[in-house]
Amino acid sequence: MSIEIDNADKVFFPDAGYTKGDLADYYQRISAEMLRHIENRPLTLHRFPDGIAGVNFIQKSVQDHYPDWIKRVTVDKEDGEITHALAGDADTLAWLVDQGTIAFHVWLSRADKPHYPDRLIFDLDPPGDDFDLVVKAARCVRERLDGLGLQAFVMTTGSSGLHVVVPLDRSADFDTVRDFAERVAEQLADEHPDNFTTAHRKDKRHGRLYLDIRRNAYAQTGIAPYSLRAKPGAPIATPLDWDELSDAEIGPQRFHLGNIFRRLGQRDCPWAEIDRHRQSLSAAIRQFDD
DNA sequence: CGTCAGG
DNA sequence: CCTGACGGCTCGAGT
DNA sequence: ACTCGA
Ligand SMILES: [Mn+2]
Ligand SMILES: [Mn+2]
Repeated sequence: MSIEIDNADKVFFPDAGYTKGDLADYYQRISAEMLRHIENRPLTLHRFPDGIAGVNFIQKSVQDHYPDWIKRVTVDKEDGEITHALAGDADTLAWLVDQGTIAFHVWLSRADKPHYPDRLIFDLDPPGDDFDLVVKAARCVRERLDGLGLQAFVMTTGSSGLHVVVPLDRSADFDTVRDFAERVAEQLADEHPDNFTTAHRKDKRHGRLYLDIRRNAYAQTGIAPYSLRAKPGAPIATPLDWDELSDAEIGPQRFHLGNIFRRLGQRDCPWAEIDRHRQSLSAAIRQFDD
């Protein structure tokens, strides 16, 4: 099937001149790489029907006018149920782009086991735009996880920070995973009290980088790998190799619609093997308890 | 962007 | 007919 | 019970 894009020439990124058609082409072309990471995850859409300069809204529920070939899952919410669309195939992404979706946010679990995440995310949120501090934090998190026998991956978010991601084997529920992440984050904040904090409230961060582990919960989301962000220049959340953090050009918006395919033409996706490294936290948690 | 209630 | 509102939650932690 | 924050 091929999705027809209405108003394909409508400009969605006025600064860079990218149109809705350009976005549909991008997601079509990246879909094989992207879907590996997000297939069967419930979607939360960030929609901008008139581009990044227009009004926007977040959408979780499948609407009545969605075509029935878009896969969906009905999950529990606090008071009742909600039906989310699922990332299933390139046509789904294209159809949702036609509806004005720019950014795709995804659950940390998949539809067949929604209470058991297969990703743990350390979200590194700098004060302002201090990216050197983000890099320092990412390396600290990685080193600590490595000491606990866990392999971690890193990606730019396209916004201001990085995500450090641990693939999981879905043996632990969200509470278990979040408790573990919290202990790691608090230990690092204790060791670097001038640089890092776990304080949720902004007025207690005092210019420090926030080690945010609170997205590791049921029905919470993270920006999807290879999602565009609705920001000038069309930055893309891009999986990295760890050694790329040393590059002079590195930054949270290093990759974008204008250079992502040059990059992927030169190297494979650094996360190509991520799901072959799905890990249990059990040993790491035991090590912590000793 | 699509739908719907209200003017 | 046109205009405006709506689309989203959750979830946990802190106060 | 309400607010914060993503
Ligand atoms: Mn962040
Ligand atoms: Mn955050």
